[in-house]
Parts: sequence; C-alpha cells; structure tokens
Amino acid sequence: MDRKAITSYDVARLAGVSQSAVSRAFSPEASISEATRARVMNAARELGYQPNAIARSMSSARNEPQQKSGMVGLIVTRMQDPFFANTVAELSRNIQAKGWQILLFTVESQEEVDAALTTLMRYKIDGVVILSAILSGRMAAACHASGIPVILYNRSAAELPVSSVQIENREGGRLAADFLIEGGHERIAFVAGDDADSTSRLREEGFVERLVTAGKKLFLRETGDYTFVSGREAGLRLFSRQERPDAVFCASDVMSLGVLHTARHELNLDVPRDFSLIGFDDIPAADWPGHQLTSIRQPVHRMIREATDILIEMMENPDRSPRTRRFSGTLIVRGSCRLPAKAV
Amino acid sequence: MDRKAITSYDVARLAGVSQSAVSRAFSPEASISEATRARVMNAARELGYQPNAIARSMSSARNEPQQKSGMVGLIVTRMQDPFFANTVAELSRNIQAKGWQILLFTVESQEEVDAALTTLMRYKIDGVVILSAILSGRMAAACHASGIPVILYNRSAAELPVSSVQIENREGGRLAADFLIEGGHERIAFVAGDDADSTSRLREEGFVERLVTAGKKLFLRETGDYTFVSGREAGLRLFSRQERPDAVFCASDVMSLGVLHTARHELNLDVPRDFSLIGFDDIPAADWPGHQLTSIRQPVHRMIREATDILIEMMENPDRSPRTRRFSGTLIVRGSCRLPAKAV
DNA sequence: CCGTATGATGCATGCGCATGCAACATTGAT
DNA sequence: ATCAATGTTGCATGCGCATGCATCATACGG
Repeated sequence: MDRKAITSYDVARLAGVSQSAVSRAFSPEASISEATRARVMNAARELGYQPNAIARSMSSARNEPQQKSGMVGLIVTRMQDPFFANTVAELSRNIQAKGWQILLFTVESQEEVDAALTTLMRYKIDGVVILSAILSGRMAAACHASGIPVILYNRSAAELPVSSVQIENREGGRLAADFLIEGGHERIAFVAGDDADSTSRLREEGFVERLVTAGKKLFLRETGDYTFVSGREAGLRLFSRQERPDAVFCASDVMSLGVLHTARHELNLDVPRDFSLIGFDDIPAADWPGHQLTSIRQPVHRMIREATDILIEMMENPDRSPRTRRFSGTLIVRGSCRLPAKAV
Repeated sequence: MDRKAITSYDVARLAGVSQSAVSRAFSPEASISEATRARVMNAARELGYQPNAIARSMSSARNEPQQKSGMVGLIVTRMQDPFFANTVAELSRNIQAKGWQILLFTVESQEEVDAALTTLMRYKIDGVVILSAILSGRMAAACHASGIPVILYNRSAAELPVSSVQIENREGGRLAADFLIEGGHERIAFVAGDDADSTSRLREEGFVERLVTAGKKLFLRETGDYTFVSGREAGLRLFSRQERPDAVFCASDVMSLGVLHTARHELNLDVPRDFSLIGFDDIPAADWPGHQLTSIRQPVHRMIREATDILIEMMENPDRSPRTRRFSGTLIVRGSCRLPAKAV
C-alpha cells in the first residue's frame, strides 16, 4: 500500500548489475549482452518492475531537442454523435497500436479547445489530434514553437501551421444537390448543423451552388446543433408550414434521423413519397432497415489511417511541414429518396 | 522549432527571483508574497511559460508516498455503443472538472485489459476506471500494492480489492419479466449480450427467476454481442420459427433496436401487436418517435457522479477500503409493449 | 605473444520541479 | 530599545531514468 515503488535500482540490486544495465535491458537498441538482459528481466519479473514512463520522459528532455512523453493529446467534441464516437474508438486504437498513449480531453464548445491544449502541453504531449474543432492562431503558434504537431480532423485551417484531414464538404453538398435535382425535386431545404461551423457551411455552399446552377434556389433553411433533438425540431418547423419542402438535406445523419422520425411518426408523412431526405456521414444507423437513409459516406477508415500516418510522421520528423488531405465522399443511395426517373 | 523549452529557471531569471519562487508562485498553497507572485506571473506570461507536469510528477515521487501524475486511466470497451459513448463523455467531463487528466485506453476484448493496465501503470496514473470489463486478480493485486484505486463501472468483482458502480442487473431483469407477465405474454424470449459476461447473465437470471415464479419458463434464448447487427440476427432467428415468441427482452437497447428494425421492416411484424419488446439502458434512441422502446433505465448521471466521487475519495485517501455501489433501474414504458389489461 | 578493435559494463550526470532548511526581513509586544 | 514570532526567500537536493564517457573483458590478426 504505502510500500515504496520498485525502481530500476531495486532490480539492479537483485540482478547484481548496475542501474544502467537495467535501463539498457529495457531499451531494445541498447548495447547489452543477452545474458545480462535475461538476468535483469528475471529480476524485474520477480519484483514486478515496470519502467517509469514519467521518469523516462524526464530523461528524454536531456537528450532530445524536445521532451517526449509518448502521449498524444486527443481533443474531442460531440462524442455523443455516433460518427465521432466511432472515430474516437478507431483513432485511439490506431494510435495505441503505434505505441503512443492517448491523453483525452472532451470539450463541449469551441472556446474550450485552447484551454484544453494548454493543459495538454503541460504534459509534454508529442502531438495532438483535434476532432471537429479548431484552435486559435495564438495556440497554433505556441504548438508550432514547441514543435508539437497538430492535426485537425474534420476541419481545416489553411492559414495556420497545422495539418488537417477532412472530407470534401463542398463536393459532398454538390453530390446531394445533384441527386435531388435529378430526382425532380422543386422545394429543397437544408438543415445546418451550426452556422458558425465551416463543416456545415461548406456542405451548404456546395449544395446551394448546384441548386443555383440548376436554376433553383434554397426553398427553406433551418439550423440545428447536430443532435437528433435539433433535427426533430427543424423537421417540425419545416413541415408545419403551408407549403412544404419536397426534399431535405441535413448536415449530419443524426439530424436527418431526427427529421425522419418526426416526419414519419409524428407528422405521418411518407418518406420518400412526401419528401426525400439526405444525410451526411453515413453512420451505421443510416442503414438500419427502418431508416434506409440516403447519405454522403465518409471514407472513415482511410481518413483515420491518414490522420494517424500524418501525425506519426510529423512526430518523428519535427521539421516536416504541415499537410492537408481531403477525401471525397460517396453518395450512398437508400430508400429515403425519390429516385431520378431514368437511372439507378 | 528546436528552441529550448521554457523552464522555471528562465522565468526566475526574467523576474529576478529564484527558481523556488517560480515554483511557489504556481502552487496555491505555498508561502509567497503577493508582490513576488505577481512579478513571477508577469514574467511567465511574457515567456509563455507553463509548468511541466511531468517534472512536477517526478518531484512528487520525492514527497509523497507514491508518485502522482494527475492522470486517471480510463479503460473502455464497446465505445460504439451509445450507452458507453455517453458514459465516456460524461465521465471524462466530470474527472476533468475535478482537475485530473484522462489517459484513455480502448480495448476490444477482456483479455486486453491487463495489458492496458500495465501500460497505464507505467505512467503512474493516480487511479483507474474500467468501463464494462474486469481485471485479473493478479492485476488487481498489483494495483492494490501500488496504491492505485480501481473502479469497475458496469461490472463488479466482490472478491477483488476494487470498487465498483453498477446497475442492479438482476433486479432490472425482474422488472422486465414482471411487466411482460402482467401483460399476459406466454412465449417469452431473451437475447443475451455475451454469455461470458456477468452483466448479461445477471439480467437473464433475474428475468428467468420471475418467469419461473410465475410458472413460466423461457421460451427461447439467443445470444448476440451487444451490437445492432447481432440483435437483428437474433431477431431473424427468433421469428423464423414456426412458433414465434410474443415477447422479447434484450440485454441492451442497441440489440433491441436490431430486433425492432428487422421485425418491423424486414419481417413485417407489428410491434407490439405481434410481440412486445423490452431493452436495457434506455439510450436516447429508445425514445425516438419511430422506436418507442420500453427499456430499463439506468440512472446514468447519478452513477457517473458516484463513480467520480468514489474514485476521487480513494485517490485522496489511499487507505480507504473499496466501495461497491448498486443502483436500481427503472422501467420506462413506451409503445413497444402490449400493456397489462388493468394498469398504467 | 602483443596490439588493436569490438563489445559490455559501471559511473556520473542532468532532465524540471517542489520542498526542507537556514537565513533574513518585518512586525508587534514588552 | 529588545526580543520573539511570523512571513518570505534562496540554496541545495533528489525524484527515476537514459546516456556520454571511461574502463574493462574478450577476440582476433599479425
């Protein structure tokens, strides 16, 4: 209980070697004979010794230009959204598999990001992934000065010295618009996730751009906050009017499901007969038999792998310049849309 | 970039004080005059100094019986399940709010828990929460010996020196059984989450216990893995038979939704006319208009608060003995069940 | 048989911080 | 005016580890 922790000195004593030998036994590169390593390992096993990662990090401050901790910061928003929950799960698995630990910070608003990052920097994280949020220019500069690579996932910030991985939001919006236009829809609505958020804005821009090209304009526009409840409420507003939309595109699947459930089960509308619905992300629930939600799929696995690769490369080569990578989404057609007359 | 990190010595030099003064300025308890603290803080701000949490932890090894890192380990399984995603989000918010950092470890199987814990211990975590998994007796002993409090969430292990917070699983099963029996159901099925998992087993035990009391026995039994897909498949098996169940109780809501979707939309069954359905957890999607799933609600907020409180108390008083806390679930009646003739 | 190259080992050191201790300043009571 | 009590400050130290350096052992070529 209040027993003293076991250190490399304890192991050294038991194995009859120096503390250096213990240290070397635990670092694969070091110059040490197999015999000594074996004796050390036996002693370590006997005592239940585990190298102290904190002390190791301290020591690294002596030999590396920057202190390394073996930890990666992960700043997360909207973890309740299955899209992000899945991303966190997979991203953390990937990073763990590469030998880093995850220092998690959940934030509920954009404003908390800088504070979270400040705290994380005190722990000398080797890098940081920011999920669906951005950081201030000041913090970006601070990270850059400290040699801490930053990756934005699901966001970009071209003017900052940070890397980013995200979907082609504008293009995704275009895919949705084209499909609805081909389907002959006339009164097309959009439900935004957050007016201040570039992700939602870009999806809307691409969407509206194509509507305009086709000689239409946005029929209605609502704003939610990416949650089911806000989608439901947006749906109620959209369909409480005299003249109703015949198509709705939402900035996220979760909101789409809100629209879908309220339309079908509270307003007794028929989807897709009364209106077509398209979401974004293609979360697993989009494919549930009762939903069959048409959606823009994000290539999540590839995006996460890319984010991990960039992060690790930047951590290993500190002077590599930031990289931005955009992935194309795919329209996944399911039963929530009236189909174009000719095709599919 | 490869600029040297800013240390307390740099700040001391600029402020014209000793390094000790800088250290004291950043610790609220320390004996230091307001004037000195202000000068230090100004210098610190000017240089962008942040105390090095790693070094602080090293130093604590000198003064505390056990080295403190300010980090709490969080070992998580099944993060894709909204029930756990929400729990992780809320739990991490709580722990952060109390001033600890979260060292996250996602595991995909029970076997990975011990390895995760070993790694976490190298980082000298002050405590650990294990979500929906248990640890070996050996690791429990190791944590105990190191003075690291362990809390199991959604599991228990009475024989181990660890705390736990969980729902009364057996009682929840009884609630479900009683309600189905009162509703006059005759052919009652259960879908397990995992046969090796006490959570699912206890729910089943309580459930079957009441069936037996009422002179019935379990009509059918299927096993899934807590996922939607496995629920769907279990549903397909249950209803592909000649004689079909008229009630199904699932060990989790997500599986229930799998049963619900396949029944309604693939098998064209009517819920609750053809059969009643009860889930467990009461995730938000249970209340979606198109689902209206009856479920056993877990008092998540209270449970998470309790877990946080226990954890923090154990971290602050290392010799406090482990505590086990069980919460009662509540039956939330929604449209997925045929109601008892008389009541509600 | 000697000299040199190679590998293995131990010693000493410092990473950045917090704190015990001694020195010193300040205040108030007598 | 003197002394004790209190508050503030700096010095020195060590937390556990990794590594540069010197030392020593071993092997091998000439």
